[in-house]
Amino acid sequence: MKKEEKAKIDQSTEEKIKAAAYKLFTQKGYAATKTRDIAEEAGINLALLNYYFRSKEKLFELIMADNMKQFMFSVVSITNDDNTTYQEKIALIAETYIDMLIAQPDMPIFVLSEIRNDPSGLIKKMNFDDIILRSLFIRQLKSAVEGNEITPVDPLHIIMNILGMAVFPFIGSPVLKKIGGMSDESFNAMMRERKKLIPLWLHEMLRKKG
Amino acid sequence: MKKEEKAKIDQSTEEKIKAAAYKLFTQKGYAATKTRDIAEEAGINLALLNYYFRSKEKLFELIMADNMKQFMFSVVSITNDDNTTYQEKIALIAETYIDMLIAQPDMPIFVLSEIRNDPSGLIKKMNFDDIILRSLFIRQLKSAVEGNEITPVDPLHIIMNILGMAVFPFIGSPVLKKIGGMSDESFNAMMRERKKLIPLWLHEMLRKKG
DNA sequence: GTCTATATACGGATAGAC
DNA sequence: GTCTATCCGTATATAGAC
Repeated sequence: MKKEEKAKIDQSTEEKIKAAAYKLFTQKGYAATKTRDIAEEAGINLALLNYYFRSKEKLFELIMADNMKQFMFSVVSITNDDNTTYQEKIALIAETYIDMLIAQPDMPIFVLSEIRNDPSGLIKKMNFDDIILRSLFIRQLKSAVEGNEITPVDPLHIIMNILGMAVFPFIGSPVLKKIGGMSDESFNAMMRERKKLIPLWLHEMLRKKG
Repeated sequence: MKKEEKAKIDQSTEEKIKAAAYKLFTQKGYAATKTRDIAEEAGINLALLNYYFRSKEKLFELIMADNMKQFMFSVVSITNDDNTTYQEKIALIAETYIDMLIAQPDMPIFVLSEIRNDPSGLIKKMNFDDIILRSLFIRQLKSAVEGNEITPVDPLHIIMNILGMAVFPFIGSPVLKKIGGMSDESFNAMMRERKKLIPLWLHEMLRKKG
């Protein structure tokens, strides 16, 4: 028996359903995922899904919240760490995201494509503005600008660049793999390279010019 | 009567259906879009959809192909232009993409999230490798590396960076707007800023050090 | 070409036995 | 808690009148 199957048996039924739902929702999105598929993937009966979670939608909201939490808040501890400079924070954000996304490459496209339809107004409810824009990271960036250490730029541009360079390759991976003729493993190797490169690139971008 | 409505009337039925399908598929994805919604949006009868396009799937493939074409191939003419340097090409790619995405912000997440399930193996069929990696743009980049003009780097990293910086903000726009407390218009203004900034940033990244 | 009415299948959810 | 059988709404697609 494979390890994977054994692990599945060791889980409680509820956990098996959650794991299956996580996998399928994240891979295919809400509308394209059928409750029957989840049941089959979990190796359980369809009726049990409703027994444990009442409805497809309830189950989805649970999974979605989990994903959002990981995707958005894994960086909060980094951006507010008193013991690191903004440069170190940039490196840590890139590393953390890339490591996370190598393990769960479908997460960002899932989160961002489900968000676009604003199913239950999830984003509106959260206060990213406070969490990000008032973070120590942003304050450190601003004070570096004021102290004439780096070239003046809207911190939002920097955030877009870090996320764009770290997250976008995973969203576009099918196309990028095709372009580069890369296997999954060589793609991942390239992403690991980027953990080192992104901080360097950001450093060059922010460098005070002549 | 509004211009928009008049334009709708002036279109043939087939065009109305295609326009409605384009809008809804791109906004909500294949599985979440109902043929009834398309019919209603087009202001026609449901039966006509099948009369003209035989099935939801056929209609989808048509729209998808259109989107792919725009999303991927609008840059081909730029990347093979004999009369521009690689620096000018970078600027043109950023400008072209950002202009396109301001007009059609849902396009990339639609294309990339539908691609992920590899519905009919669309990407596998296209030869991006030839189109991109053998483009003049890439050859110009490589020869600049060999000529010791810029810092050595895999051209794929550069492609990821250009696309990441230009395209990702649109994919993440709901979250980014929330973070920055931006309206649609101020978001677009920021994207227009990026048309100028991205080439500058790329220039700094590629700059020969030490 | 365009409509109404309908066939057919599918997917979410529940009833009820064990 | 877990299963089988089934209900019922919804979605795609078509038949057939006009």
